[in-house]
Amino acid sequence: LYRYCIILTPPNVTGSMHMCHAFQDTIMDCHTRSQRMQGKNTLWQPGTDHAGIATQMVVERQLLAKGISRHDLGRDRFVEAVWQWKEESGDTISRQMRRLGASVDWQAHRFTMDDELSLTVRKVFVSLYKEGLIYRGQRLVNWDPVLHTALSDLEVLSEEENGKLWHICYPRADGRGQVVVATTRPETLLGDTAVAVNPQDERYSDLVGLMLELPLTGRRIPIIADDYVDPGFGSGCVKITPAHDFNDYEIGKRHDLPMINILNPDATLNENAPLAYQGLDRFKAREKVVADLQAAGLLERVESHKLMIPRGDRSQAVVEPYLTDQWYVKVEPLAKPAIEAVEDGRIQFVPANWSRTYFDWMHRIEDWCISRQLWWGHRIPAWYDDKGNIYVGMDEQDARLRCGLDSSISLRQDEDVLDTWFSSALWPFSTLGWPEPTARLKSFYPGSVLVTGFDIIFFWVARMIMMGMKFMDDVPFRTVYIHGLIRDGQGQKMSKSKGNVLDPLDLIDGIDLESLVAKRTTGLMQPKMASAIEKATRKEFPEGIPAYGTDALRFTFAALATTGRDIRFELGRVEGNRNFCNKLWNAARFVLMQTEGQTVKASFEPGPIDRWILSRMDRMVSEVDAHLGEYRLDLAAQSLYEFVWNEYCDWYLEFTKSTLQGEDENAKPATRHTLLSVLETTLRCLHPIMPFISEEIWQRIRPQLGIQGDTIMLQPWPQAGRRDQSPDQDIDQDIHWLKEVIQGVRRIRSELNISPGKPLDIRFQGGNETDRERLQCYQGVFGQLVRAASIQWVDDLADTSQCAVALLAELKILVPLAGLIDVDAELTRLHKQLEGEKAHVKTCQSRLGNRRFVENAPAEVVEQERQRLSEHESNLTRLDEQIKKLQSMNN
RNA sequence: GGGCGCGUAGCUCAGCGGUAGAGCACUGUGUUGACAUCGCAGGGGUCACAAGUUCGAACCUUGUCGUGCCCACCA
Repeated sequence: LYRYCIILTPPNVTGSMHMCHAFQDTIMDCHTRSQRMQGKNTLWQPGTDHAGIATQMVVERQLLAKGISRHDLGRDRFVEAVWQWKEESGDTISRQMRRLGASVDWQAHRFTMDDELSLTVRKVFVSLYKEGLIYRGQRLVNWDPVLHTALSDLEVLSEEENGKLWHICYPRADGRGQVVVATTRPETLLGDTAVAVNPQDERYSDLVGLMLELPLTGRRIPIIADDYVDPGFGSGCVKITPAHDFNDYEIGKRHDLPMINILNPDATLNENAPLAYQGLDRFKAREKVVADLQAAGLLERVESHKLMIPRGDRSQAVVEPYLTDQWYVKVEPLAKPAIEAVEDGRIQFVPANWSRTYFDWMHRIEDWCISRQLWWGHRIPAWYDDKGNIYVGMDEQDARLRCGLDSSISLRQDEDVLDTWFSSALWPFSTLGWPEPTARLKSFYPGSVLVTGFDIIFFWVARMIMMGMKFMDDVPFRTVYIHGLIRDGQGQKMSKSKGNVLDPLDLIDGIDLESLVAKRTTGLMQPKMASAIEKATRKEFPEGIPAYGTDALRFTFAALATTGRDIRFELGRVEGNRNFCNKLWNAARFVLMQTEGQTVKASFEPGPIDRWILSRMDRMVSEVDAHLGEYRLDLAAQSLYEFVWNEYCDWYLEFTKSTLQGEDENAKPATRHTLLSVLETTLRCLHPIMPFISEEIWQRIRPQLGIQGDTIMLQPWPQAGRRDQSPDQDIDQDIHWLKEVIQGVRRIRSELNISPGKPLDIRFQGGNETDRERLQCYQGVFGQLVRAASIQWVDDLADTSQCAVALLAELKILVPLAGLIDVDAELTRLHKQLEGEKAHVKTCQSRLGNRRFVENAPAEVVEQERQRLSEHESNLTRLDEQIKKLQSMNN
């Protein structure tokens, strides 16, 4: 595969960048950049979404501030106003993405209402209509009485709220008693057309078929039997309101009941309600119904009751099930291939668990209501004649043509627009020029990976898969990478109303406290929250937010991109990574100081220390590569961080100082070259995560290495295992030894409180041939890093009672401190170590003493354990010896 | 009611079958020509609990407790 494509989740034109965008963009950019460096033809497809309801609400609110409603303007002028607003502020988020370093293909930018994309939408609509996969139907929909539009199931969010359960008496028409029904919505009583009981319920079996007096209405309704009714709940009798409840609607259809719609579009009661209630808001009507029932003695009792209240996700208004004509997509035929694509692995979810969520939903999927009673969006390409016949086409002319209508018949277009997600579902191919067979379409469909949050798996991912399978006959992407949501440090969702929003750009550029407070407290829906928000903000950010820079922010996002769990975002992480950026920068400064104007030899025999860092780097490169391939940016970032800081800076740079400040002129050019080339390779590895700093440093070191090319962005991605030398196991062990020896001396210094500046005499005792060879090889470096005044081997009989000691297997590292040694301090130190060794020996012994362990565990594990034991035993013996010597001194 | 997660160092999180890890915070110390946004050294964890599988469990199984999210028509 030589091509790589990621589609950007198109942000709303209304939007500005929030943390989730920045997080997501970082992930996508990392992959795009690394794939680009791997030589692939990459496309990261950007764009924005017209976001029907959200955008319309924003503009309406602005007009309202000027005292104008959209109805004052009329449809055409209102839509014009939205376009104008879009032109003015629609590219905010694109500008912010540039600041983040997002390497999208800006020339390919699309907007879901571009002419080209609108054409795609109509084409798909017409095509699905022709196939019978789009139809117009009257049924119950979720109706938002504030926005006056239908909503899809997904746009309705239910939450548990405290309500009441009213028990109401319905008298029998024959005057022989009554039944009691329980309801959470007494006002719907006015639209009841039956009462249902369970057919198995013996209490009521005699009553089925009888009529009841429906209170307050003068109507009579039957008692019917239906399995839906749970005899155990309440009285076992359910009032049935087919026009205002989804279950009742189904029952109504089963029993052929009349459907009485008692509501207007704004949820006031209409002419089908008794006169006394007409025009009342539904909640006012509820109060009146209850009061009237009570007055009539028909209210048996009221109890408090928790129930799920459905609200529109935009307006927060309580949604009504409402009987209207709407357009629907018949999804079952579309869902089947979309399910199969995931089942057979053509699409993979990462992490894989999410496929289950996907399947659960896809298997229960219901027809998708796609019409919205809005003005902003893709207007539905359907026309009606005076008799209400429907004509669908690309435009009015096309519709006439298809149906053979001449111009004498007047048509009017459907007033509604399509659900925003309808056009979003086409995004993977609409942006590439479909239905034209463009080169872009051929190259970049299917996309490689979709990076998104789990919150829009249903809204978007599933629908893209369905539409992709339908119109491209292929999956829209091969991998769906689901990331977690960014939350604040306390785990709260970031929201304007909570006042805990962080703006990614404020983390990049910094912001002072007053500006931050102002930003968080202006434009609140609930202005009274302002003081609490201000207080919390001042407490959390007493100094405001410092400028961390883009790369630090990106690195933080990468490091936080673990497997799918939600992310608590803490400034401490950004600060730590800002320091990492700084560390890298300073390391580069060191390298430049050592190499500028100096001989740098490209062809050389690297010394052992150079070979060591090359070997470690090789390992890092292969780790980063593997982790990127598994979408584990967190692990990739960690490998880079550890290599740069803990190996390259902490050890390698320190090692080279000995060579570079030493006498051996011949060794210097090679070391300089290694310094540069390791830095250069590391920069290429870092570049996808930290594009700015890596580029900046790379430009400065490029000349010394004689590298061709204008930018690190297009340099080859580092390959592990490419260099001639095999993995340098021996060198790794050498340097491990060297570090241990150095740390042994440092520990003595630190624990005995010896000034870091004081040169020390170092003595080695015991040890084996390898120890001697190693010391000979690394004596210079060792001496430099521990500040040795002298280094000598002493024989086994030498008096070491005046020495502090560090142990490394058979080797004793001694620091003679004649007369200065604080014997008590040293004894304490040694006893502490002794206890540690004892514990280790005990663990090892008990393990090896277990016959079943020795018999069953793999040989290498047992062998490893034996070695461990002998090492600890040896340490134990030597520590014991040294303690005895010191104690004898003390006496 | 179903589904998916999570409970590991003070905090935020990796690790997911072979001696408990990172960052931040903490302690001691240090301006040795890359870096005090730093160096060096150090403290800190019966890996929620219980039982099981295994030579061996933070890791696998089962259960319990706590916690978060998603889906669902109980009036």
